[in-house]
Amino acid sequence: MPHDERPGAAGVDPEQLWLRPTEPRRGRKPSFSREGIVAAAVAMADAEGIEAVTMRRVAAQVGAGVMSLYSYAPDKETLLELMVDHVSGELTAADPPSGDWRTDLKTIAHLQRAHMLRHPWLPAALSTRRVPGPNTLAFLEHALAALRPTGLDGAAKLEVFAQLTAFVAGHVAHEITQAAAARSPDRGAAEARYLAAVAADGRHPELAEVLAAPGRPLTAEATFARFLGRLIDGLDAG
Amino acid sequence: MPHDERPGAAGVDPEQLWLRPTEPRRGRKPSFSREGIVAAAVAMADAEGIEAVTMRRVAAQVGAGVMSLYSYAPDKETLLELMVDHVSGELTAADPPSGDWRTDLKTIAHLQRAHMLRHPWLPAALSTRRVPGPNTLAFLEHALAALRPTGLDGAAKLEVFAQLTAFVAGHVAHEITQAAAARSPDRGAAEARYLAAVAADGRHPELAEVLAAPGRPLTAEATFARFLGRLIDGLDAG
DNA sequence: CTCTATTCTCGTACACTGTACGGAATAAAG
DNA sequence: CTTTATTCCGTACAGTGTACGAGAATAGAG
Repeated sequence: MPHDERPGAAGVDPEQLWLRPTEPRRGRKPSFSREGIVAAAVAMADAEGIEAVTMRRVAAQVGAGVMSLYSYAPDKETLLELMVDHVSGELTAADPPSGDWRTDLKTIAHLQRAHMLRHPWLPAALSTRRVPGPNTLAFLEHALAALRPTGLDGAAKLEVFAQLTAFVAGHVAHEITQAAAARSPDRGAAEARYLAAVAADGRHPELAEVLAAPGRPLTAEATFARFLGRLIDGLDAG
Repeated sequence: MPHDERPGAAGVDPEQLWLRPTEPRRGRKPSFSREGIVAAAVAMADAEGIEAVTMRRVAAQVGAGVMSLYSYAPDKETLLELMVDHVSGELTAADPPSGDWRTDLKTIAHLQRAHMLRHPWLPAALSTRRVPGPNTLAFLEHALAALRPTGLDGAAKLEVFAQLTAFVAGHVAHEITQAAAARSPDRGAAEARYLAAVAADGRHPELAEVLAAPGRPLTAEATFARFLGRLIDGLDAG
């Protein structure tokens, strides 16, 4: 599968990247696989965060020399795109649309949330992704099928899907930082003291009130479901 | 204003970062200012993208040695936090709430959208930010005031604000990549060919239909307003 | 078989990154 | 003055992505 890319202006040529299965009939056989390399990178990102993923470490994990990776992806940014599409493969095992697009969309969103919680580097990676790979497209196909009963036109369906994904990514990103803050008591306490100090300056009465009477805290799951419901139920209003 | 931080576990101590105005009464006087350094970094990020912002370049821009920056921010990640809060200062010049929380919220969202379009690195930066600085808190105060008529409790108001911000960030991120693709015709054409090829494989009928009949393309502004309306109008349903 | 074209592998090298260290410069306090 | 605190910044270092090119492996042509 390895194949060098053209030095195109900026970004990666999707045709070169995603199409063409196995062309080269001559020459040395590949010792590794794109699949294995990308899977190793994903495992590292899941376990240690995206910033722990370096070309050297991925190569070592796979048992390759560093520069060998460049036969499978033209640069690191492309490797990241491959990672995003790779994990999207987990999303394809979804039931066919039921016909009730509202519940189908909610199911899709819940799938995405679980997916992003499993791969916490995803929300940030999604905000700079370029071209959808095959797994991403398969999931998009699924979402479009679920949206068929709405009667929306093509552009509108794509927008709905993009917005839904962005919504989930935003929520999960928030959820992750909340969870991280809750896990380290020092951190949370320091932040609470800081906010209390700000609220005490008299120029933030609303903030002070919120801190004084925060209300009962809901689970992240419940909050997600509530906002999701509002977003989706609002979709046919306009 | 320069002050060294403690080597705390992870992240930055918000009390050390944001509080305390001018304490040091002894020692050499600062030749630069946090304000100026952060402003230079923001200008660079706006003009050349966030990845163009390096400590060396910022220092050169300001006329300082590289290591001098570390008297004003303990590390680069903190500098980024300072940048986020710095630009949030542009948001504070908003009218007081009108009492109609729906239109107030829409106004806020439109402010945020314009803000993020002006600083395209913001959406990505927001998904990993930690502690709100004074400007961010001022804007939050404004949003909380707008939400007062809803009668929601504190935690719910915070959630609404977080979700609204995430929504805008997601939309703008999408908008920016769309605009970038449209600006370079090679890129857009290659992507279109790629998608057409995928749609032609017969296993993506919904995608094929969308590509064949995309519907009339709306302006980004109109799409934003439409989704925003749906989101906000749905807020009192649940 | 040999020859040649093609492809993959990867050691070395380079420019560039964030930042630890420590000494020199400066300013106030004792 | 000396002492202490603070800022400035040159140097150095470990770590990054990746360009280059020499060598190894494979397939077809003769």
